[in-house]
Amino acid sequence: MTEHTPQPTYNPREIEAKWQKRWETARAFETEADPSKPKYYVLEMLPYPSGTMHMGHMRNYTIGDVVARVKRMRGFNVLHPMGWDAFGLPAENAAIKNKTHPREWTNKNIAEFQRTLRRFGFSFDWRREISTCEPEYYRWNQWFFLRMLEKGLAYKKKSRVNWCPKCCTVLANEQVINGFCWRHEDTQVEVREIEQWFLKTTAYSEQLLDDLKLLEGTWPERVITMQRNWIGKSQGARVQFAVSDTGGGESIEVFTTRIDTIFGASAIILAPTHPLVAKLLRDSPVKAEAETKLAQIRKMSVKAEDLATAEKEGFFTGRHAVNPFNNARIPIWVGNFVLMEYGTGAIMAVPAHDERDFEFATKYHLPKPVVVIKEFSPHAEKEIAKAEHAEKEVPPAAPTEPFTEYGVSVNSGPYSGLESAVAIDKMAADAQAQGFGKKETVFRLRDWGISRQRYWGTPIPVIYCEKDGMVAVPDKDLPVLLPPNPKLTGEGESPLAATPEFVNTTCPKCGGSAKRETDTMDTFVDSSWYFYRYCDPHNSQAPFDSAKVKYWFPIDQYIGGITHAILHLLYSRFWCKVMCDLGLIDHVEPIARLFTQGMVQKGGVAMSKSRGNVVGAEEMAEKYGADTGRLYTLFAAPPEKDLEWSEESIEGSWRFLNRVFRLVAKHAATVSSTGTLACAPATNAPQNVPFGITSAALTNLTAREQSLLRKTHQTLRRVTQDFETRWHFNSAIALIMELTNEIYAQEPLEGNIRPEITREALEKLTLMLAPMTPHLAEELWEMLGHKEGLSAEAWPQFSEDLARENEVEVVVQINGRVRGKVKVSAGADQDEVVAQAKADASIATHLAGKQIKKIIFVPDKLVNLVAQ
RNA sequence: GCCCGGGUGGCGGAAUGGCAUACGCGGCAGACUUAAAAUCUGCUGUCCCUCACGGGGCAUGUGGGUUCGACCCCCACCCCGGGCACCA
Repeated sequence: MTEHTPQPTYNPREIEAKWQKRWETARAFETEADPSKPKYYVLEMLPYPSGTMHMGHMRNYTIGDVVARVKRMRGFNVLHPMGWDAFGLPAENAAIKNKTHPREWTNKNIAEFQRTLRRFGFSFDWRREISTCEPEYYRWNQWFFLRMLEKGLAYKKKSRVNWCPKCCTVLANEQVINGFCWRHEDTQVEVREIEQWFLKTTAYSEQLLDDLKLLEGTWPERVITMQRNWIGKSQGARVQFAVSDTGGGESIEVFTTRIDTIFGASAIILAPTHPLVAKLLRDSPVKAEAETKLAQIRKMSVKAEDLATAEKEGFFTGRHAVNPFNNARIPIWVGNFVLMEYGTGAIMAVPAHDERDFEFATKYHLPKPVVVIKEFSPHAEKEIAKAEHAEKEVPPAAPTEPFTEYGVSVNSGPYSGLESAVAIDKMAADAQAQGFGKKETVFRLRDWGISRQRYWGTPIPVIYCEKDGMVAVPDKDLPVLLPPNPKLTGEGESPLAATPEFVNTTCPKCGGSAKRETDTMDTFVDSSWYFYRYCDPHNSQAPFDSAKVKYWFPIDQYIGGITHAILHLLYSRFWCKVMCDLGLIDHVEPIARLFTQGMVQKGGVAMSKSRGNVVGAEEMAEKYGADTGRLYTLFAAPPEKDLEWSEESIEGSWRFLNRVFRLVAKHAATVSSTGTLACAPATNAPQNVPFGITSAALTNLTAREQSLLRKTHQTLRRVTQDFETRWHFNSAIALIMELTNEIYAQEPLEGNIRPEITREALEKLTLMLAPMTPHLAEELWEMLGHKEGLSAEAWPQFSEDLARENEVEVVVQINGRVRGKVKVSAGADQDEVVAQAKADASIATHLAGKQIKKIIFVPDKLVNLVAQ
């Protein structure tokens, strides 16, 4: 180099601040619904603002931001908003600990989170920011609640709930992990009976299940599977067994998916909490011992309920029931493995055809009659066919293991000889006809308990009046505000109940004194519809304007962790269906495409504050700059896989960006001052001449020029594919690195590569980096002489002509082993390639004394000579 | 137990039927420098033959199979990670 002026050096801190400011001034990412433009709604799951942000958080937003920026460059009107899941327990706990207000703690965290996100240059439309703890937001939670109350979708019932003694609140079933609290891994959950508010998710069981079909192909398969299992549809039948020896005319209803095995039932087993148990025991001959055993089981069941390994325990009630199909008298038992919450809380035990029943029967020496076999043995077939029934097929010996598959019924009266599926249909129909049963579908899914006995959540808008009973708060009185100064102790009754100025109110109907509901809502309510609010965040008349939602929805791309695969996404889908029925929207699924990114780990475990293995986002930005952090999280692993953070590897990303910066800085002057740069629009360009370059600039290319131009467009072609269809950001970056290496390999460029071509290479390089390292790309773009910022720039198109190789290397295999390579012109036919291959000395050696029996030819790639 | 994902150099990973190990990290050697840092260049799976130039064999968890050709497709198994787990 001849010049003596010092080259500028890459200073991310300066560059990043500069461009963030410009984007803000230019309102570069603000967006409005505009039906004349194609829209794209990309969203990352909203964060719970607690602690400080680490690179695990940033990975999520980086992926989303790349998508948002690529789509913008592709001409879409992009909605990319951000907000805060701001209600929740930690704020309240922190408030108790620090004697502050939850709002204070929350707002402080939000401010910090926001600063970090801004520092990473994510292209959010900040005007649309929402915070779920603000009355402007949570009043609409209340509004939705009232609509559901009107439709009977919100109701109150006394129910057994999980109670965490540390949280002092009710936990949802799904917040209980193997009997322990999801937040306090060492705290065992207790069972209590409390009046609770529920949302009727079960009203949509069928729809929630069916519509999963609409998501196939665009949602990860495992998320769909998890939801399907969670909803847990079972088709079966209810059957009533009359109790034969109490004289009270009671009957027990069981649920079974295998009514075809009913002739093999050797007992009825009730859940320990089944309401009939007490009645059965009242005058039972075995009353004393049974009650002792029941007490034992009840005591144990709370603890053992969630332990799958618990041994089956049970006892005989001393009573019997009659099988309606064959009038057999079978004993009624109580078993700890029968769940009151599922089905009817009672089962018929068919030991020969159910693993659990088998285990139970073995322990308590109940008979195991076989009533289904795999198939008739071939030699017996004739006999069976003419036999009236298949009774004699089965040996009387007790089975050694249960046969749980479908097969053929035997020893089943008129149903013997039928295939299981047929028998199930027929027997259910007969049961219905005779009035002791019917077909029934049962779901595992339960209603969503939303009551929380906590302060920092949405107050449930209901008032209790002595005269009028429960009264809904009228819409005009919304929002029901949280009292500003609660007494937060973390103990005893809920904070709202302890705040008289909140509790005591007047009845909206009669004006008399009344009391408010003191439960607040589960925070999953907030996150079930927040993405609708982004479309119209400041609407004070309605949760949103339906026209705006109609434009933006569904969400084109939702990005988040797999941890929300069930609850958040299921509740969101439920909310959508309710809103659809309310006539607020006209789509049935809110999220068209879902992507679940991998975790960021350090030392093999997920980054988390409690583990102390976090890499702080601020420190990252401070040390290397946001662009390096963004690039590294994209480069180190494919987005769906877990990423192991390495302090050493990140240096590579940092070095690469420096390398690009130096390259552009070195040639910026030459390139940007070249007035001859042709930027003819593609439409005016003559054929075979790529856009952006005039034919004059393309004549008489030297081999080096041609090769650089070719590499540039080959890279562009593959990077475009990686961005658009595969989301392989890591390999896209590898390709961009290769291009950079190639440009360096052509140094010195001056005098060897004409400026138009240098410019072409450097500009395309910059544009390809733009979605990933936007600050650096803007800076480079400016250095290259552009006055307009990159945010207005379109994604570049590649030219097939320029990307095409005119000479290719074809691999020559002999019997499938690589033995050499030949250079031929692109598109050379088989004869030509084979001729060249034979001419190669080393290949000739391998072919010596052999006869070519077959030739496999893949144009421009490979020829395989099969020789003997 | 059941379901899903994964197993490729010293490390992160690339290649979805056609040159395995791209790209990056680390390592080694060299250039520049008084020196260091930074930067640049080259080498870097493994074994064997060769002074060398070269050449050959073997390698994508294991064992089989399909194919002219397999990291890729099929079958069986092992290991790791995650989810579900008495749902009748």
